[in-house]
Amino acid sequence: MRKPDTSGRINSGGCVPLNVAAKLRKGLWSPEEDEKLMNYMVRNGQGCWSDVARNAGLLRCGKSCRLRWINYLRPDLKRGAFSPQEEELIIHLHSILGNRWSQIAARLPGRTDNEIKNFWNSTIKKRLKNISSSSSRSPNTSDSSMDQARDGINGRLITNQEHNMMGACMHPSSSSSALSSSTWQLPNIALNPMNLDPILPIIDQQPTGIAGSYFDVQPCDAQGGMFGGNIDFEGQFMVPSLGSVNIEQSGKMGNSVEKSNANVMNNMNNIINYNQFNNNNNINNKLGENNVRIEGLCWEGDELRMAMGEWDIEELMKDVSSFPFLDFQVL
DNA sequence: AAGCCTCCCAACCGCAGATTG
DNA sequence: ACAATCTGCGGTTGGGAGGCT
Repeated sequence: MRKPDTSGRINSGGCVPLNVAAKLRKGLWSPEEDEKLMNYMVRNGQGCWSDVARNAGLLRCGKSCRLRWINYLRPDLKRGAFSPQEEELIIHLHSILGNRWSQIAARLPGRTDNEIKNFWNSTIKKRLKNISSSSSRSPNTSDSSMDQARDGINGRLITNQEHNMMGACMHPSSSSSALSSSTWQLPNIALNPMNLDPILPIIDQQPTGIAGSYFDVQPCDAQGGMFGGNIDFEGQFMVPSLGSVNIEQSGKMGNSVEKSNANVMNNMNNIINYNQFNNNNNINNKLGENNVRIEGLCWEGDELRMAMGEWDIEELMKDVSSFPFLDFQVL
């Protein structure tokens, strides 16, 4: 590990002016620094990181504070080893997203991009390399063999059609550790012409009043996380097979949302997730107990995007046969 | 016990895009 | 329009820990 650096060496990271940088500390954080940052964040919340560094009485640049908070001090971080389910999910998401660690991390609650990147580089990469070197002696098999594992299709990002055929996130059975490795195999992409259609709801109107940052509910924003977060929005949604859907309001902040998020995690099924709201787990839900929430990934050009929406479950079930999702089923 | 080696991971670095003045 | 600053990302580094000889 790095020793705390009190040498006064100028920070070449460019995060603060040089005359200030000369006084800044680098290297490992002391418990006292952690406490200062933690106290400040609890009291004031996240703001401008340069201000955080200054106002919390830390001789660190804002960038360093941000990193320490995100990777270590944040209260929602999960600690400890990765579970087999998480490991499989990482491998799967990496096959779709490549080294987009932040996007992968957004789909693993409580894990950071740095943590996942380290895990990948130290453990999974090695393991996949061993597997590929023991199973294939092809002259073309080098480190790029792992990139082929990455998406199964010669190192490029998969198309939307291919992606439609893949599970986008943690399988619903994963919470009961029933995830089999076959869950994530790339299916034969020629199978289902239905999936050539554009899929997933397109948010037609800018939602209002976004609370929290986990889901960025701008039109199908790729930065959105699959799990967790607080959402508070309303607006009109366009769904190819259902037409426009008016969303009155959904996702209040607080415990109710945390509970419903847990349901989202458990109910994921292939490309979509859904969460059936009810008055027990979401006391602020104005839509009533017969509504489902659907979230998923779609491709727009080369970009992986996220979409989300809510529908009346009866309406949805009436139309489920034509609903443009693969393997849609209500659990 | 001592030296060497490898692994792991916290933290840094540089860059690019976004934001601000 | 431009420069300065902020923010976030992915790649890389360095050193503690633990295993091996």
